[in-house]
Amino acid sequence: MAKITLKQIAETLGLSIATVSKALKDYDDVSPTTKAKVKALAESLNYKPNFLAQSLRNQESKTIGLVIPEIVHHFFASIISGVINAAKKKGYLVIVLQSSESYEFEKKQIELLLDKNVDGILVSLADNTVNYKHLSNLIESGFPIVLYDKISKSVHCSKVVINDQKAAFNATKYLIDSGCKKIAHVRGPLKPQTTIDRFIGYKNALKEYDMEFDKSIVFEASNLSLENGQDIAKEIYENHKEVDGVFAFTDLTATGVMTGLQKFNVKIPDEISIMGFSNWLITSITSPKLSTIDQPGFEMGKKAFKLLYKEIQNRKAKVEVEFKTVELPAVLVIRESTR
Amino acid sequence: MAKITLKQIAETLGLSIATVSKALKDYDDVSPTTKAKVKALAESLNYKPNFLAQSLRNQESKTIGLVIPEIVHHFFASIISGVINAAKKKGYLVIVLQSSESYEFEKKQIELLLDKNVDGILVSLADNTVNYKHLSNLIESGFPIVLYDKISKSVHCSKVVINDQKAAFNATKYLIDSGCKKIAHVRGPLKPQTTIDRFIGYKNALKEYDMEFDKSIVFEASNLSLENGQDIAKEIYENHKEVDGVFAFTDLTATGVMTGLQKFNVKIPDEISIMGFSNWLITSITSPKLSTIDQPGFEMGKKAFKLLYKEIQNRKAKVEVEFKTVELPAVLVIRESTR
DNA sequence: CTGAAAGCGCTAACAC
DNA sequence: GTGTTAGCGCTTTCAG
Repeated sequence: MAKITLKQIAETLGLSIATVSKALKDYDDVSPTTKAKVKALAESLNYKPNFLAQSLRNQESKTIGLVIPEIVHHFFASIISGVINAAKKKGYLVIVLQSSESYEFEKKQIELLLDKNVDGILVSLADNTVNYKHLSNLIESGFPIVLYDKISKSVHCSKVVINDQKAAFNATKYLIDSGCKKIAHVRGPLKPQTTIDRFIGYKNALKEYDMEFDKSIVFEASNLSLENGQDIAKEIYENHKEVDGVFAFTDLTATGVMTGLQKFNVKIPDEISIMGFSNWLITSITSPKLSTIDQPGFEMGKKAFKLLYKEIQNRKAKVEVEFKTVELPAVLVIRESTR
Repeated sequence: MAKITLKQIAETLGLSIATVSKALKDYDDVSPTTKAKVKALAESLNYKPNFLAQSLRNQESKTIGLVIPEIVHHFFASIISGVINAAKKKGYLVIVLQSSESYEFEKKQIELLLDKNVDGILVSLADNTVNYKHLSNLIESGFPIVLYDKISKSVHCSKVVINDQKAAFNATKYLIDSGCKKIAHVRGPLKPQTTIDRFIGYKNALKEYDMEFDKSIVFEASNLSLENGQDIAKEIYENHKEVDGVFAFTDLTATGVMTGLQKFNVKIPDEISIMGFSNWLITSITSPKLSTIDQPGFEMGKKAFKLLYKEIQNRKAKVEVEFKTVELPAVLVIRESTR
């Protein structure tokens, strides 16, 4: 287990360290015989280059950072998985850090990663991040950063997002097509772009189909809990009898609304259709099973890494990098909570 | 953003690199005046030591590896979160890798981590890992490894586990105490210790309360799906009418059994009590809400890191390391699916 | 109190 | 073809 170094190989073979190094890397200027000898010995000794030394020398660590708002979260966990998967294929390892939706943490985590000499960072903005200096400074200085999921239009870099607006549009359209006449929306907190986009998609669909937009049936979830959804259900049941469809910005809230309505003996989907968003595990456990929109987390993680990887390569090759934004399609998953 | 090095500070101050290095680390043999000067400049230049260089020099990377069977999994995600959290407090970063329950991957991931010079590794065994050479060799060579959750008794190192046996005992006991006369068990695949322990706990409780152990009502889940649970429900409903309680080794399966039984109009919990295991998010969404056992994933992650950290410290200080196994209590969470 | 020097392990330009 | 040398940035004896 004692680490084998080039030096040891060189010594036992009576060669110089440099030659050994070059032999191992198949440089043309090493004789085939020496190459063979060196490789054989390296193999038998199970030589592994010291990554730290290599990194120090090459100024690259083959490690990237991943800043994620919440780890214990189906969608984000899928992203982590996708990133790690894609990274592994290119010989990169990933350091995962959690911002807990806090701007302060986010900033600190990024610094930690920089201190560790990661080659690039993948970031999903914390909900309360409003200042983007910590990112734009980095990007301007030429450091590879890719934003995923929760992005900001004011940060100039590559991004990968789900087309929330379109997805929300389609979800609402589906409700309309299936006969809903009065569709309520439960939106998330004001800040994240995703929430805004889902709201816009909802509004656009109403407009497109000449349905009146009624502010009084747009509810804002104060937190991400089942109970909160149930409170909203109560509000709908008591004050908005005309509602026959609900599009909620996330599955848990949708589930809360559904179970809340069921307590009042409202029949789902016969009386009210419910549409969620995210396609979490819970959607197939509810009764009826929740119709929702699938967010391709794994794909997103993969794509985000690929963008970052390309940027790292380009930067290394001094090629002009151009930022691009990739939109991943989110597909409707129709189950039983919609007509 | 251009990286500041000791050299630059030394040059602008007309000092030697060595002195600057020492000043920054508060060595006693540097005059207070120089210290002050150096620190002031370092501060204003926002000097950050180069981690790679430090690591190479000090032979420690302040990074640990975490090998996890599945990332997209509530319990494991909590563990990741706990590990990262605890690690951060000690200035450690964590590289996450997924074994996907494959022995081959597990082995490879560990090698990758070693190549990256991590200071220690946290491992939860893949279900199909049967050979522990890759671990025991490492451990014998003095490399810090801590096993968590899915462990093996044949690997000699520190471990942190949930007392599955006791938890299962308590779960079964609860069913008995609440009046169940014939309790079925749905167990997991034969391999992982957790599955075995839960089964043993179930058996022990039966014995303790003088209830007959009946092999015909112990079912083995072939996979971790809702459908599989439902198939078992069918089997119970059709061939084991006397069953009035089910203890399943995991929540999803329990939910499957519950919804499966409900399809036959079996009243839960009046006719049959259902007890799950894990306390996933889904438990509070089912109807009735699932009684279960809470597995403290976050705590486990924290504890696992702490054990590893201590071992790293001890190894560095050449202190004799002694392995210990920490058992975390899992608590019963009684909801509505049990009487 | 300060600095020169060696070295962690590896790479690459340059000489031989 | 092979080896020498310098150096990535830092730490730590050991001289001065």
